[in-house]
Amino acid sequence: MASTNQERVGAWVHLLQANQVVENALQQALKASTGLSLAEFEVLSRLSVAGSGLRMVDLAGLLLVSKSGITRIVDRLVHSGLVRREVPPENRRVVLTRITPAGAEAFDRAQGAFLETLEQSFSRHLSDADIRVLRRLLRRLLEGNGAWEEERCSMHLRERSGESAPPERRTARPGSRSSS
Amino acid sequence: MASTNQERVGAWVHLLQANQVVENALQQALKASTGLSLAEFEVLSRLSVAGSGLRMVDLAGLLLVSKSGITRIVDRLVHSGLVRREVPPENRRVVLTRITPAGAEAFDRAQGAFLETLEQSFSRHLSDADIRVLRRLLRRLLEGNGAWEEERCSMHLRERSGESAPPERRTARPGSRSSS
DNA sequence: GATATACGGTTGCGCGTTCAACCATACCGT
DNA sequence: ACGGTATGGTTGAACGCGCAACCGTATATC
Repeated sequence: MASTNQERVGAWVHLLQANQVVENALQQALKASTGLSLAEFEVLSRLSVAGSGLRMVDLAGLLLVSKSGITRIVDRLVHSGLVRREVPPENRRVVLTRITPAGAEAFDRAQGAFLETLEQSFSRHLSDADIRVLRRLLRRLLEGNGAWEEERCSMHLRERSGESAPPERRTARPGSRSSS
Repeated sequence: MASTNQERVGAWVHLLQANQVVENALQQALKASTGLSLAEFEVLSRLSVAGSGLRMVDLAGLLLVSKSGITRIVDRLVHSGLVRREVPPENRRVVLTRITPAGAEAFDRAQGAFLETLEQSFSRHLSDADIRVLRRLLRRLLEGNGAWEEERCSMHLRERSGESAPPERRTARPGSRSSS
C-alpha cells in the first residue's frame, strides 16, 4: 500500500508551511527584541562557540547561504560592532570572523527571546518523543540529499537554566564544504 | 527526562535545513523545466482545481505570502498568459484569478518535473509510514500555531491514475490569514 | 622560479518579497 | 440616504538573497 502522491505532496506542504510559520515567529521575535535577523543570530550563535573564529566559507556552509550572502550578513554584523573580521598572516586569502564582546552580549540577549519563541511556536506542541522522531526523519531527509553535516545541525546554544549542560563540542574543524 | 534545549534547537535546525534542501531542489527543477518559480507553480496548482477562480486574498492565504506578494506573482503569470484576472460584476472589489488553457498546459508539464523532483529529494528517503508520521507531527505544529487550514494543506495535484475530484470551495473564508 | 589552476572573498546587478501607504468598493449604523 | 469602517487590491521603496564576474592569494606543475 504505497502512499499516494497526494499524501507525499501533503507531507511536503506541511513541511514547507510549518517551517514558514516557525521561522516567521523567530524572525519577528528576534527583530523585535534585538533587531537581529535570524541569519545574523545564527552567525552569532556559531561564533559564540568557535573560539578561534570561523572562515566566511564555513559560515556559508553552516547557514546554507551563498558566499555573497554570508559576506553581506557579516557586513551588517561588523557594521553594528558585533563581529570582527580578521585576516590571519599565515593565510592571507581567508577571512576569520570573530565575535566581539558586544556581540556576545547581544547574542545572550537574543538567545532568551529565541528560546522562548522556539518553545512557544515549536517544542511546546510536540512531546519529547515527537521531537526525537521528527529529528530522526528530517535527518534522514538531509542525509538522503547529501546535505548532512554533523556540526551544521547542532547549533550550540549555551543552556540558561541548569539544564543538562551540553558536552561542548569543540572540534569546529571546518570541513570546507563549499559545493558551489 | 525532558529533552534538552539542544535537542529542540537541533530538531528545529533539521526542519529549517531539510525544508531548504527540498525547496531548493524543487525551485531548480521547476525553473529548469518550465521557467516557473515554486510560488507560480503553486498558484497554478491551486487554480487548476478551482474551476470558478480564486480571489487574490485567498491565494495569499493559501501560499502564506503577503497581499503585495500575491499581486506580483499573479502579475507575472498574467504577463506570461497563464492566468487571467477577472472582476465579477456583483462584487467589484475582488479580483478573481482563473487559469488559462495555456496555464493548464504549462502546469501539466511542470507537474511532471515537480513530482519527480519531490520523489527524488523527499519521498524517496522516507517510508510510507514515515511520511504519515511526519505529516502528523507537522500538522500538529501547524495547529498549535493556529495556522491550520484544511484546504491549504492539500495541494490538489491531479493523479496520473484515477483521482477524486475535490469539491470546489466557492466563497471566501473570512479568516484569511494575512495577519498584517 | 614562472605559469597555470584552485580557492576564498567581495562587488554589481537582478529578482522576489515585504511593509506602508494608498485607492476603490462593499458593508454598517444612524 | 449618508458618513464611517472594514475589506480587497495595487503601488513605491527598501531589503535580502543568489548569480556571475572579478580580484587576490595559495598551491600545483613544469
